[in-house]
Amino acid sequence: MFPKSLAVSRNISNFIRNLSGLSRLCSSSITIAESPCPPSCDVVVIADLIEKQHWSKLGVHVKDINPNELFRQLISSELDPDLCLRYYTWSVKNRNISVSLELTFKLLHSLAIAKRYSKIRSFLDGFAKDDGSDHPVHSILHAISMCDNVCVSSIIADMLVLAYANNSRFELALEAFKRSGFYGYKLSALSCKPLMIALLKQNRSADVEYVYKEMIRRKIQPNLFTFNVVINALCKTGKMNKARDVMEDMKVYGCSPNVVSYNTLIDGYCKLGGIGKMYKADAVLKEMVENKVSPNLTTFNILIDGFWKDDNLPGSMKVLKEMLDQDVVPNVITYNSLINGLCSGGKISEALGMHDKMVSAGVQPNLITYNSLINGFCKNDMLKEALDMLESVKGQGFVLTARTYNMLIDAYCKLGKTVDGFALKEEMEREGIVPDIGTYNCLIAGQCRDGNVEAAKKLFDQLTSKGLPDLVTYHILMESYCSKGESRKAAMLLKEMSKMDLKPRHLTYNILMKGYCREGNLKAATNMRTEMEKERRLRMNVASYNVLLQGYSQKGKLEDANILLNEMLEKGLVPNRTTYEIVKLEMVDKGFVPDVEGHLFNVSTKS
DNA sequence: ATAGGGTTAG
Repeated sequence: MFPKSLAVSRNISNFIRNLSGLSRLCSSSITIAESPCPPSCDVVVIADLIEKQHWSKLGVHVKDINPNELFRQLISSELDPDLCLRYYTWSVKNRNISVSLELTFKLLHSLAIAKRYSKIRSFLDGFAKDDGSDHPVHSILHAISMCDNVCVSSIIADMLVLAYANNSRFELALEAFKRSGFYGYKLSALSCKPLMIALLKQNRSADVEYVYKEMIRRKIQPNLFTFNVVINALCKTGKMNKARDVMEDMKVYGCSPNVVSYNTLIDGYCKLGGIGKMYKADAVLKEMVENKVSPNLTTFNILIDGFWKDDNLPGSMKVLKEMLDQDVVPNVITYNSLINGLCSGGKISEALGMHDKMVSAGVQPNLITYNSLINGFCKNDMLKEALDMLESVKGQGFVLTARTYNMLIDAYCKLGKTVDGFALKEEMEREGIVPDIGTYNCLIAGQCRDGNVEAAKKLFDQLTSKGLPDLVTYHILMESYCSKGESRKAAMLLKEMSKMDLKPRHLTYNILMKGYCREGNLKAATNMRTEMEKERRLRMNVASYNVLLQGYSQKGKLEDANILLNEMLEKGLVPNRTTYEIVKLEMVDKGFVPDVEGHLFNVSTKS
């Protein structure tokens, strides 16, 4: 206890030495308020009261002193910054004062000099949380810059970025990061990491890349984590070459790529479009093995999923064999992926076999496993089996969701048994499962297929009052109107959907353009194109060109079609099989050879 | 810091 009281008395004597300002303040308040000034011994008591946390007594002693001025004096004195902070917290809470940013950060600076970092951290944490008295980031950085010790300012700016990122205020974190650069503050990878992770989660890959480049420019050494986050951001946006460059950068900075780095890269290739992507994914696998990094469960799962989605089920099976050979144990993700692959390839009995295999391997199937199997049955004309499985899943005590029922309702509707679809919807409601928009979409699509657009529209209108319809609902109805030669009615829905705050997509406009083309109304179709292009985010894509191309060539306007074709190629758009078929069927077969024939044929024969 | 999955429109 002795050393502690010694520290207290030292605090207080420092404090008294700096009191001249405060007594001046007090004497001036005498002349105005004509109330007795607290004698300086009272002020010694103030410091003592803060130290001892006798707040109610303190309240009495300082009630005639301007709290902001007292705070200013406390900061300027050499009083222990911890005590200043205590006074600050108390007076903000109990005396409702608002301290200027400049003074606040002066306090944080003295805390930083005293190395009270955790105190600063929790202070800034509260600061970042507080959305009532938000200060603009530029003002905060200005306040930070009032201290001439750049190191101390850097530390505080760094903690500010971290505090914002930890409190989900990513916009502010990014702004603080940017502005710190203008002031030349050196931040740490510790704060950059949560910022980058947050930006990645919001799919803001370009911003992740920006932060990374800034780190390099500002000579902030990235660590393995931050490198992997950047690689992930680049892979997600298909910038595989840039991702590989970052892998090379890592080595320069003395970091070796680990399993996560390689897995991320492999996944990037798997999710890339185009030919030969799995070949590249496989090459990365070989590369990682060469670099003595062993593939793990995640690696194999990524590859299994990648192969069957690339229409290469045997590839998936080979990976399965490979992982078993290496004694890597498949988990529920592995089996679900395989079951999905088998079902999508129509191999239902093999999928069931895989289910048995997982059970005997001691891996518990989950609801997704069963939904995949039910979906497999539904899509392969095995409704009876699907219904049986539904019952068995119910019997196992799984809590079903609307999704399970939606697949079955859709199967009924596609068999032309829309009535049974509605009956199943009622059954699910009796079981306490609320139909979602997917349920209604299946039913509405069913009614449309039955040629009963009126009934579909009626159901749609009921949903509209509840704000339920989504983009898919609108697309189903639009398609239906268009196929009946009522494209104008479909176009009316376009206006309605914007009122419902739904943003049209390429597909939306393509449906409408296709409708008008089918009616031979090329002018209306072209107007639709103009409408679409008014929205800057929607440029003509290959599908849009295909629609118009088909419209023009079917009307025998082959020159116009050719102009369109050239336009699309000039934009660097790659024609697909549909493009090829239209050109072949409508143009080449009718004796018209497009200018771009050679190019077109070269590209399309590959896919 | 990396992997998965189910419905409806195309």
